[in-house]
Amino acid sequence: MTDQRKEEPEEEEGEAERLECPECGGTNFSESGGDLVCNGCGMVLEESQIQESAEWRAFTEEEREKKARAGKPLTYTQHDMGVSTEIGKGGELFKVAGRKRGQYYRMRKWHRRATKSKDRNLGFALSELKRLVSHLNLPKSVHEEVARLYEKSVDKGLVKGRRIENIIAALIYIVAREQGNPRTLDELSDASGIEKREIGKAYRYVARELDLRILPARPEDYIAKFAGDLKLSGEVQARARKIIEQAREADLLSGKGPTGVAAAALYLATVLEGEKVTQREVAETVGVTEVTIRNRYKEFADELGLSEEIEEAENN
DNA sequence: AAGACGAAAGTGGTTGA
DNA sequence: TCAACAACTTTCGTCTT
Repeated sequence: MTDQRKEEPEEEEGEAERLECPECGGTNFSESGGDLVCNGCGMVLEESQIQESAEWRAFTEEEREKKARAGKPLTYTQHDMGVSTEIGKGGELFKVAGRKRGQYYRMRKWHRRATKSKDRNLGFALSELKRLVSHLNLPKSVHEEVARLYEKSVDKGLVKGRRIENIIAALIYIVAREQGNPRTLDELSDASGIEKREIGKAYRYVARELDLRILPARPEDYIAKFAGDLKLSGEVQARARKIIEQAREADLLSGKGPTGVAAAALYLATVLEGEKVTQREVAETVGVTEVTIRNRYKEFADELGLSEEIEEAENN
């Protein structure tokens, strides 16, 4: 699971890897979900460092020739993966007489119909998917995976009798979480205009039918995004992560809502690091109430023995 | 006046008989 | 299917800065 990449010697000099944060000039970064986060100021540098160009490299024309495939790279975000099929009608067909000929004709018609209706379905679904993915700022990998799962769902007949949008929203919810870039039901609901409970229903249905394991979201995965929204420093983020980790070790997290945990950890971290945000602001951007933040905050402070440090920090 | 605090009652979802 | 349950919310009065 750890970095297998970066094994290959980078012969090309300079210019690679020398990243500088445009906000604070720092050169220290950490990764979170698909995001690169500056340790200095907490600025989110790249929404997603998923490579969008071809996945191979070629240094000579000859090599390029060899590595290139026929046609475009396969992608699930185009409903037919860029390859379409059609049963031919000209040429050959005329040589097939009688019964066979009728058979071919029916096959062609059936195939055309089947693909037409799937086309329409997928066309609509994928444009909705595209809209939501960009609205929610999700990386391309989520886009691809949802498209793949959606096509699978269509093939399994899961979508029949259900709203396409709901299935798409549910898949995004699942995949985004799985890839460490979770979005809350609230956010999905906002972006899609679908009731939370509807998305939830579709989500459970689809997870069951497709046999997707559904782990609860991890509070850490929310930190980078919410900290970014609140313009909090990298120190605060790091501190918040540490708090969450300690809380987990102390078994304070089981059964607790991950967003509430993230919110409280973030707020507690700002107190300790002397950055000012109100509970109200944190509550608003995270989507929990101040009361929940206070409850978690108190548990963390008490159980992790942070009380004196808090007092200390408050006197500065 | 704004923020933090916490009590009390209400809500929706999960779990186990 | 129902009731019990924990987490979370809503609401609101009080204290602190």
